[in-house]
Amino acid sequence: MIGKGGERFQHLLSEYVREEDCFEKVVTLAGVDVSYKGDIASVACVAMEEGVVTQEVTWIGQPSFPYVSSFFALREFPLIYEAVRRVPCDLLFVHGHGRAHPRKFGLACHTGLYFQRPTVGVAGRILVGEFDNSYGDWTYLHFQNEAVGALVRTQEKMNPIVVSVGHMISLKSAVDYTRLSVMAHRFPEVVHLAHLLSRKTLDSR
DNA sequence: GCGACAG
DNA sequence: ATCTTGTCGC
Repeated sequence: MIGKGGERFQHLLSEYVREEDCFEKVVTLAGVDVSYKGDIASVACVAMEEGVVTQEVTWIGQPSFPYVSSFFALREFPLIYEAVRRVPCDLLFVHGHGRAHPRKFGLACHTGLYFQRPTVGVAGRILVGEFDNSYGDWTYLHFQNEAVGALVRTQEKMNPIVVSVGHMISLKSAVDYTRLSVMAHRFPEVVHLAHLLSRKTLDSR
């Protein structure tokens, strides 16, 4: 596995994550996702402005690290880096966790810190934390005596998604922008489209 | 020891 | 993530 060194590395870098809104206005949104087929990875980054797709970038590569829960960035960051670096945006949604992570340093934090951009992590399942089961549209996710994320019900009758700060944004804003960015699916539209595009790119090759 | 464990 | 058919619901 990775060992204590990897955990210390994440703990150390988590200190540099900023949880305040470090932006003026959000015009361009972007989302990244990855699909796999054997040892081939397909990355897609989609940008939107006012509900209209303005840029699509794809990248095919090979993961150089196995999937290990809580060390997801070691596997996916080198891959999403190639697509994200070509897509300028005001706010980036990453499919994975941000601060809602054992060492408060998930893939979204890793990505936000590297690019120094406002980043939000959106995941389909909880990695760490507890929450009050009775809530309306959303509720905070607590871990080690602090709110590290939020469960957001983006669609009725569907399981909530886990939203957390990646970098340069407050948790409340992360929740607000996530809800504003969801259209007809469980995840923010840019992430949903990136998922479809990465999948499509993989199938047609 | 046993179960959990982002994608 | 991926392997996979039908099926319930809007």
